[in-house]
Amino acid sequence: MLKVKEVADLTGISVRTLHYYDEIGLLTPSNTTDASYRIYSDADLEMLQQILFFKEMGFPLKKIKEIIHSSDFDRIEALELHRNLLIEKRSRLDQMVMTVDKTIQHAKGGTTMTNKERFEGFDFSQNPYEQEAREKYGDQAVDKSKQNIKKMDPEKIKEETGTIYRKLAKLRYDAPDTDEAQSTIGEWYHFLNRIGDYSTEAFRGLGQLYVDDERFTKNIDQYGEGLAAFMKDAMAHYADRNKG
Amino acid sequence: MLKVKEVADLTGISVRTLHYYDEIGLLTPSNTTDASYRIYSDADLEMLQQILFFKEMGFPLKKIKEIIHSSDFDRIEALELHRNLLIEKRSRLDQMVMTVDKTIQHAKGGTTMTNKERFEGFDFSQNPYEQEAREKYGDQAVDKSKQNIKKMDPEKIKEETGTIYRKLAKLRYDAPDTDEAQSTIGEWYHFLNRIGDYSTEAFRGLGQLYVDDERFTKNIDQYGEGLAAFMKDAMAHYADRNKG
DNA sequence: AATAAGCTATGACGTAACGTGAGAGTCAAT
DNA sequence: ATTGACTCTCACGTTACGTCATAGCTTATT
Repeated sequence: MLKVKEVADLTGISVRTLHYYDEIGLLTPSNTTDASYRIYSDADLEMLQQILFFKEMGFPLKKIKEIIHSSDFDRIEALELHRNLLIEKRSRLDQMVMTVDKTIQHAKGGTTMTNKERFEGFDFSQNPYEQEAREKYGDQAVDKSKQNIKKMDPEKIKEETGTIYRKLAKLRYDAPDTDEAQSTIGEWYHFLNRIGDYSTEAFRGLGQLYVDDERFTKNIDQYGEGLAAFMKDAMAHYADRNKG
Repeated sequence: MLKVKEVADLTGISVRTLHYYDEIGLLTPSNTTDASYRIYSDADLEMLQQILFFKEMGFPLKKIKEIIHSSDFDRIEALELHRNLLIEKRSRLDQMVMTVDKTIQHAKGGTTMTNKERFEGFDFSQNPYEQEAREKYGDQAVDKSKQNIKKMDPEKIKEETGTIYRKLAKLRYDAPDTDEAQSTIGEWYHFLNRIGDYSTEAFRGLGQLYVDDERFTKNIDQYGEGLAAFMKDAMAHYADRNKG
């Protein structure tokens, strides 16, 4: 049973951090004294290890809290995930070493190097480890869609969606590969990419979903009978013509 | 020559980050258009690589700025430092893997584990890489002493120093190993450890310095002739009795 | 020339994760 | 009782952007 300084000394994090973690409900000590001193048990320390690990991997505290407090959380599984992620991070470091070596050679005049090569392994676009943890602890597709929706006013999304759907509904009796159909489906593609991140292949797959999942079909066909099927075809054509 | 989106796409950092880096003078693009668009050259990208690397290693931006803008900065040397630090980080990861493995075994009931062992390799007390970079780019001892002094009001330091010195001056004609002398020299020891980090051996060494360096002697003996010599002896006795 | 889409800029507020200091209480040794 | 180390809560500050608003710029198309 340890007090804050002892835990801080043991782990290297600050007393303030422990206070903060308690405050946000991330790590609440099992016990407190009559004087309100925080008393950390062995189990608390075990949990802290998990927290510090996820933190080391770049996870925001809010997300860490969700993970460790979920009913699905299993400590041994988490430890095994940690291990996998550590190995992965190590691979990343290997790649970074290679990039640095290449840069050194380039700097010494030995080789040429593209800008792309210069940043190999230095990919900061997103936390690469979160992907894997998400597969384990959350529904990635659901998370992603929720997040993307948030980026834009729901009213606006609905409005633009409706506009494009109505345009397409007028064209649905034509062939899906006419210029007009393709132009409008292109609008849909670009609109989606303003709120998300879709490759043309993902776009094609989404079109397929419109007909495979009856909730999509039902929703889309409100704008016109058969619209979902039409869009699926138009989207497939679009993807064919715009591979990228 | 790239504009902000191109650089952002290439590196995975945000346009906002590039703006911010420009704003704080960390990375200012070599050129701008008439419309004030930022134009990044190859050299700018090279510098950005350095920045992102130091950032990956956990350095605050302010420190990164100091490093790369110093007249001592040599890109090839920096790249070689990067490499060394990457290898070191990799070793840390190896250690973390071992700790996780050990924890897994413990969790499965196979072995016992101390709290200390639980956090092996998870040392977050300070950025371990900064130490090495500091040796290369800055005077660590000077930095440390400046930092420690800053933790306390100079007036307060002077006052407490004076108080303790006057106490000791009254005892200087006694033997340096009396209870009273040792108690007061203990105050001095504890006071020093509030503004710094001294082992008893360092304490002993400091006492020796009081007599070896005439500036110390002169300063201390203002409180009483022979005080420096007395303190040296008392400090040596203290160190002997309080090995730790 | 006008338009549209994508990109650019600056300004400014908000967020996450603490760091820091103040003031007061607690604990254990002397 | 005193002292030094530790504890608490409160609250403001810092760092490093994220986000949004507003307005201008660029390029391709009509």
